[in-house]
Amino acid sequence: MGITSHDVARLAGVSQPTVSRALRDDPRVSQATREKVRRAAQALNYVPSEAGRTLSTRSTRRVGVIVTDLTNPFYPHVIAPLHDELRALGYRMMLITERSDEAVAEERLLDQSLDGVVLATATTDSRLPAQLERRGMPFVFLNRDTGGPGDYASVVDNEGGGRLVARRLVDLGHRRIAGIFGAANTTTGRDRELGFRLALAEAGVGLAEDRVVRGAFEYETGYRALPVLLGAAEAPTAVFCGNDVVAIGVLNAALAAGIRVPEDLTVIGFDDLPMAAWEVFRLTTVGHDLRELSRQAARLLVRRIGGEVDSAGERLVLPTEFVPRATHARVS
Amino acid sequence: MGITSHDVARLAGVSQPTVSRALRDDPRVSQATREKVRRAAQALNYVPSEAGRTLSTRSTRRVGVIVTDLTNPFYPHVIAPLHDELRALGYRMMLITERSDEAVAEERLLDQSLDGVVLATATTDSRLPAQLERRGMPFVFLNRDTGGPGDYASVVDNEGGGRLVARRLVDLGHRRIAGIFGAANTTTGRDRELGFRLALAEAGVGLAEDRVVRGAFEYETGYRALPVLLGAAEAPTAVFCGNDVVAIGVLNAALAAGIRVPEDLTVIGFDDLPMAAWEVFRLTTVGHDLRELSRQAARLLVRRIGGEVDSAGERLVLPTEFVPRATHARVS
DNA sequence: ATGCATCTGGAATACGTATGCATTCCCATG
DNA sequence: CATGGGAATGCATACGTATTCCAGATGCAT
Repeated sequence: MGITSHDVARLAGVSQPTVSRALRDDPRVSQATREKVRRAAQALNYVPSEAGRTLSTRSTRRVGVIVTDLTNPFYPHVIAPLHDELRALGYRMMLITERSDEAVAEERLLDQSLDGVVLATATTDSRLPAQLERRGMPFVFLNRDTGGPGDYASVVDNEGGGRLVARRLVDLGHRRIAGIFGAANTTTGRDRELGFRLALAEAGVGLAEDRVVRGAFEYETGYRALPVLLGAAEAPTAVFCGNDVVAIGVLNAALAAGIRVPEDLTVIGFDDLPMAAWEVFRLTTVGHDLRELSRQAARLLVRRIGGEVDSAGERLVLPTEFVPRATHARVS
Repeated sequence: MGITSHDVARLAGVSQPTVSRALRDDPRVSQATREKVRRAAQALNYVPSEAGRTLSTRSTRRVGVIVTDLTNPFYPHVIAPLHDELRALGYRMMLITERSDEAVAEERLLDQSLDGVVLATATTDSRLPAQLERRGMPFVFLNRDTGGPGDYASVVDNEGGGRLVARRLVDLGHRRIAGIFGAANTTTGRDRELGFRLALAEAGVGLAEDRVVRGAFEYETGYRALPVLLGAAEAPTAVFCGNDVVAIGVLNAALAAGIRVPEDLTVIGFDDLPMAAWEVFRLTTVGHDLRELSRQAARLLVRRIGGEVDSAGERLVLPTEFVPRATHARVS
């Protein structure tokens, strides 16, 4: 069924190795033979077998991307540019969406079918990075990392972003402030909360524990958290959400509960997804360059695969900016 | 670096073929050796090389999924279940997002690195299916197909869905009706429009050409189309959108333009994405089982790879249902 | 004791490509 | 004219696994 380099060799009247060399532009093959081989390959519609090449070169030109939940609107916006950048660098992307089963993920990662891995949904307590390290599989963190010093990671200045929001809320006169943060075992959850808390503390504003919720970076988290926060003795006047998806959950819950945004409640997100700009939300949020985040991760991984990388780890941090829209207001 | 079956064989004191047999539960190896090999493999953390296996068996247990734009909210909802079902069937998923370059896609599809392909964004004028057919690469259409008789496809009853909407709009008293349909070179665009038109005609209601827009299944299509439709001599009282993403664009545009939904305008979508149920939209739409759509496609492809399939093509059609929410109303 | 079936495992090889090494040929140089 | 050297290509083999074929061992029946 498949055309092999032997078939091409036969047609071109040369040996199989010469076909391989000719098509790979090896300088040791003459111009005449090169073109003869090219024509034969063309005529047969020859495409080199990936498995043969892989076995011979021990490199697959394939990279795995691990994501837990693709239906979370955040990930497509990181996967799409990642795919494109990897492609430009000569690699293919293998999407792996595992919800939990680390053992399975591990096995699939270690069968030599990938040159490297992008971890997009790492948690600080995950054992996977150590496993990969031990087996010598190059990998980088994208968006989230473990916070360790030896990480190779492309991340956002989460702490700085949290600070931005805290200062803005204080400036707007908010004092009864709430937070719906991401899971504590993610650096995105942890560091955004950290920066937010630190900047609040610097301004002398407290964050009452009954105004703090933590949960997965999902719509449901925000949707369910708002009623809880509103049920407290004194309702908050502002809520900082771990990311845009959570904030959008809050906005929907507010609509359901008859809470006016921003008159009754200021809502702030994080990430500035395209969706945040939709007319129905006009979400005030913290922005950063998602495309560049992904591109950096791709380039870092490829450099690590090539071995051209600082052995002490390398963390690329993108800046954040406050993106004011229509869900924040001065406290009345 | 990598542990091979030879290493395991050495440690277990058997030959390499025996390792292969033992780990694959070949009945010709005794219980005792099987366990000896198992222990050795365990001790060395052996994972069979995918490339070696592929080269030997000429099957990759890998399937490609072709999608144009992952950031379109529709696709993650089809890709996620597809991934899971393929996984359950013992296949891995290779995501390929090509915007245009068919030649490239073709080459990447024919290097024997995939056992089959799912086409999720086919157009009726695409040459890719013919190429795949010619090279003997098994493939199935998901959601969209080419409409040809020999297709293997998992689709939705688009025509029926369009009819449902038309009848309901007529029942609600609408007479000035508009449509923002999908691209004419997609069966989803074409057949939904067809069913809609047919049922309108049966009810004796016309669809004026200046109330028809066609475009990609994207947010922007709906967002830009609404002002155009409203600019006509007589504004429509209802608009049927090619899918939910387009409808959401319309809802946002309506908000921006100060049009009240459903008081001033009825808006109907198609697909019933989770997002359609969000409080800010409460979109009335046409629902179908997206998970099952994907699962069927996966199973059909695997059957086709295995050769256990009707050679005349096979089209699995899922039913649709009207999902009433808050964006439709009786005409006033 | 011999023959035959059965069970178990090893030797050899195929899969398709890439590459180190050997070979051939030609030309230039002494 | 002989020799050295470089250019071009072929030969042999490696990569890791699966499979076909064959050999040895065992047990049972005759």
